[in-house]
Amino acid sequence: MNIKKEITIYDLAKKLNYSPSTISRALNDNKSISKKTVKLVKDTAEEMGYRPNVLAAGLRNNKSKTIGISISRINRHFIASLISGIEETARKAGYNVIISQSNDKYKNEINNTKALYDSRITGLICSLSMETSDYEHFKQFTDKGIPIVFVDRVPNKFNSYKVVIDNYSAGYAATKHLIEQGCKRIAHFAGEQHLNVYEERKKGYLDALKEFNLPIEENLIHHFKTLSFEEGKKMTAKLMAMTNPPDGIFSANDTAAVSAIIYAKSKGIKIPEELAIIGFNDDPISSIVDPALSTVSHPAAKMGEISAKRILEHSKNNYDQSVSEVTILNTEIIIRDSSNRKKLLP
Amino acid sequence: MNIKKEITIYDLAKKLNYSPSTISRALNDNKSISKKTVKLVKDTAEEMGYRPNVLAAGLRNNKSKTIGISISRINRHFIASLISGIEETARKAGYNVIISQSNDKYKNEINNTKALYDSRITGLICSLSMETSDYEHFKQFTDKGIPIVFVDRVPNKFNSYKVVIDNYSAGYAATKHLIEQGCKRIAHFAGEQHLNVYEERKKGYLDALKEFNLPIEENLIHHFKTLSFEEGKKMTAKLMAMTNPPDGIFSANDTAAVSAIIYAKSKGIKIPEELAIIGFNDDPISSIVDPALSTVSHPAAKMGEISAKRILEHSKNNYDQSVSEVTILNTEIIIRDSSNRKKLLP
DNA sequence: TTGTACGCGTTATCAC
DNA sequence: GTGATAACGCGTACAA
Repeated sequence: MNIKKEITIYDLAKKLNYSPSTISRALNDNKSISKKTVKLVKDTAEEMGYRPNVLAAGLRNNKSKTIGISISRINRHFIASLISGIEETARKAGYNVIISQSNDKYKNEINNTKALYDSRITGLICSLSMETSDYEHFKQFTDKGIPIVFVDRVPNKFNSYKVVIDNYSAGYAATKHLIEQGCKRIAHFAGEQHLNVYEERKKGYLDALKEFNLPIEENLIHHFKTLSFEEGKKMTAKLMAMTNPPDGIFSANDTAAVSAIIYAKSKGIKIPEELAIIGFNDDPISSIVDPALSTVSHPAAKMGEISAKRILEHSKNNYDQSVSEVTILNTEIIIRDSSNRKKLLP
Repeated sequence: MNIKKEITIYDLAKKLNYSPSTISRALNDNKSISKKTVKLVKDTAEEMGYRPNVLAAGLRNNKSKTIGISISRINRHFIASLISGIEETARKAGYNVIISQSNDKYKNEINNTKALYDSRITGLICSLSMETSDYEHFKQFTDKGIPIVFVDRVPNKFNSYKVVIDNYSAGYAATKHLIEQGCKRIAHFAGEQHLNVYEERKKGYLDALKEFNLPIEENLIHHFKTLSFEEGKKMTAKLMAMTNPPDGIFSANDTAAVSAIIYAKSKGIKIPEELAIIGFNDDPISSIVDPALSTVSHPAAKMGEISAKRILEHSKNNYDQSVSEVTILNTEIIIRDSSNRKKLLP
């Protein structure tokens, strides 16, 4: 195994008869170095195949140019897009991105944040695990002045940056849409209520019903563990077997909504005439399923971009994070055939 | 901003009246330290809130416990699952994972691999960008004895680990399946031919036709730039407008295959009776589209797991990477309604 | 089993 | 505009 030696700033210094400090400064575009020297140093570095050792720089600065991510699982469309947005923004700024998956387990989230902390990340971007309801493990970052951006699934009480959508309004709008289509008995597939996103979507749903003087029926509201396809299918079967089944479903995610479409179709229930359905997220499956699923679209990549920028700005300006700065993004109701009764009229 | 000071092994040493080296050894489970001391040190570390500085350790060892990933885009189902598998395996072993997206641009891949190199990664896992046909930028790793695992989209000539599926056999099997359903004129949606995966899928297709004495018709074989939904739709329209249109399509990915289904449906073409379709990847949309898409399934997460293990083993055993070690995983043909003509028989 | 001493590559501080 | 020096936190060869 013939391993070549690394070129360091000392090698450059020797070669150019400069001191290592000058080389370092030149490579970092320090103003006190003449432009000529900077160019000379950079050219020589390129030529000699010099590669900076970010570990050494990180040790010296007690900070690596790295953004840490803690999310539930990568292979969900929303999350993948979010990460994509973070990565693109970070890389443009010369930052690396470390990812960690909690698989929605509180315990994993704790271990992962520890590992990220140990890597001396510049900042943390986190979307909470399903199980998380305690936030002690994030203190280690704020104690050291390391910024945290919570995205999408955020804690209620914790000083940090937050990047979210207006889940309440989206839930309200989705429900209102179904009402406008003539639905009188709208079921809701809700998620874990200690998570802001599901809690607020439900609130929006409830308030829309009230607003339009529709009764709130507890047996039409169901709290799901994971909002999975299987859960959705089972629940749809249960609902449609009622003596007085619902004529609309607002699901807190697309996976469960699609399962409802597929179950209903298999039973010959007409969508949207007998059952209008709207989901949440605008996953790729939503536009593929037949009839296509109405849904609420998230600007996922944009959220990632904003989150990364928060970290970069914070780091650049040495901000103090004593306040919560919340960014709220707009959502969009996308109306497709699963809820579009008006399209059917002459 | 009240920033607490970090605890180091020196603080532990002072507290316990040991030397820093003993602390270091104890924390790393060095055999020459008594179990009692190890326990004492670890307990005290825990108690005092000691956190290792991986940057310092990395600098010392000229290696950070990090696996670098270079892929096209995260928000594709196959890639997300792959990364998920890598991350899980790496984290269990105490390794971090840095991701980088090329967006299928050669230039980005070069920049990203540089950044990963600078982070002193333990190993690189890479799935080539669409544009990549030169592999110079990977030499920097092999020159330094850093292992590379190419996954899925791999170079033909480059000494490294490789983790792939048998694209040839899968292409052959998919085509054979269509033939067995009675297809006589099978079109192929092919990808960039300098990428092994698309080249081999096409070869399998061609050989299956030959094997069953079907003519190879160049006007039924089309090379796509990205195999996108739009490309697929356009091409399907073109094919179905022929005076003698195909009665089957083997698409090198699911996205294009699904677009074919949707286009055909919109034109009243019966699937699978008039047009049988099979895709590749088993994306989530495949089982949702109606009729459900037959496809070839990849063990994506498994591929990620194996890739990560290759890096970890290599690093553990100080292997010399002078040979190419190729792992070939099995695929599975999943037959759904888009190609299942036999199901329609009485 | 433990301690001493040094170096990994970089950058901040002070000096000129 | 440039140089000398120390320090970041850790691991290890060598010594005891």
